[in-house]
Amino acid sequence: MARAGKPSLDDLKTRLRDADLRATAPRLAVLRFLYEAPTPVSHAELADKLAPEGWDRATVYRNLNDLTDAGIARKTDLGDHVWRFELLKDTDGSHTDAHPHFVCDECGEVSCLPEGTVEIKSTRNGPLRLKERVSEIQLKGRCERCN
Amino acid sequence: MARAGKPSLDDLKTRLRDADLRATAPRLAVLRFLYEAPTPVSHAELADKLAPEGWDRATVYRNLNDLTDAGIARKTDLGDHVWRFELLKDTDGSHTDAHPHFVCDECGEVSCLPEGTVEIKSTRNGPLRLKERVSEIQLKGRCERCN
DNA sequence: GTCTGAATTGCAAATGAGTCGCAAGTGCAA
DNA sequence: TTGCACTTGCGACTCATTTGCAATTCAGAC
Repeated sequence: MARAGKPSLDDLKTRLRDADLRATAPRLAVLRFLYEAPTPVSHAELADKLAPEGWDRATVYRNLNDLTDAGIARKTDLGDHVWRFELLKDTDGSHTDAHPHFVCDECGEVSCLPEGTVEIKSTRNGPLRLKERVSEIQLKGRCERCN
Repeated sequence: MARAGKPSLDDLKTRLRDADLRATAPRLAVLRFLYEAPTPVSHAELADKLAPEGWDRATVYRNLNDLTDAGIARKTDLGDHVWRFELLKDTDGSHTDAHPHFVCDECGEVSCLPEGTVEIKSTRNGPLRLKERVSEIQLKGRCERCN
């Protein structure tokens, strides 16, 4: 997904503080990683990349959950039984949101599809139509490579 | 989803044998349960219901996986990090397939949506269009009750 | 700039879903 | 009816995630 340039350290700190989270080193490392990831990232990937920098797995976990609770990131299971984390759109709209995800059954690759790729037919049951109640769309199948 | 009447014990046995699985008591119990479940069932739900009948958790698990491997059932993670199993359409078409699933973020309830509720816009990338590569569609959000 | 309380971290231990090994039991084809 | 491969039950085990807690580090107040 498009990205509005690499955020500065101050940008990251601000984003954390705005969410009432302290800007600690491991937290910043996690946040930076999420900013730079093109698709949702699993805890394992994150921990593996961050371990060399000396951050504890439990700390990475807690931070991921903190970011999720604070509404900065979102935690999903894309159908392969692995939690993945993805940054949510921030105030200046530089991050995307609401796009469908596609997970390959074969290789496990996760990709983001453009918004609008999937249309939900309105059904008139209940006060809110289905479309308005949906917060996330996930498709599974074979990616082009594995086709 | 619609069901073509309660299957007889012999129906169940036949379905297993056709798949080269022995018709053992716990296997039949699991299969019957899946037939009667209106939506995908988690292992825990199944084990809890079948435990009183004396079936072991591990056995239930293995059977669920056997049925999946045999193509009788399908195993999915609907986004909440819980494996759920669902019967696939059998030869006489009495079971459904290919319908989207909706999982409530709030209460965790899983429901099946009618086929056609979700439309995938064709994108012209690759030899097969996206639509043709998708095997499953999952929506998440608030169910009507939790709305 | 220093201080202080509260938020965080790191480590180790706990938890829990799901899996595996193996001896005993059972379905089914001959 | 019989033999054997398939299954079961049970306990042990794995591995991702969580938790407890003492030590450390932020960030606002002085």
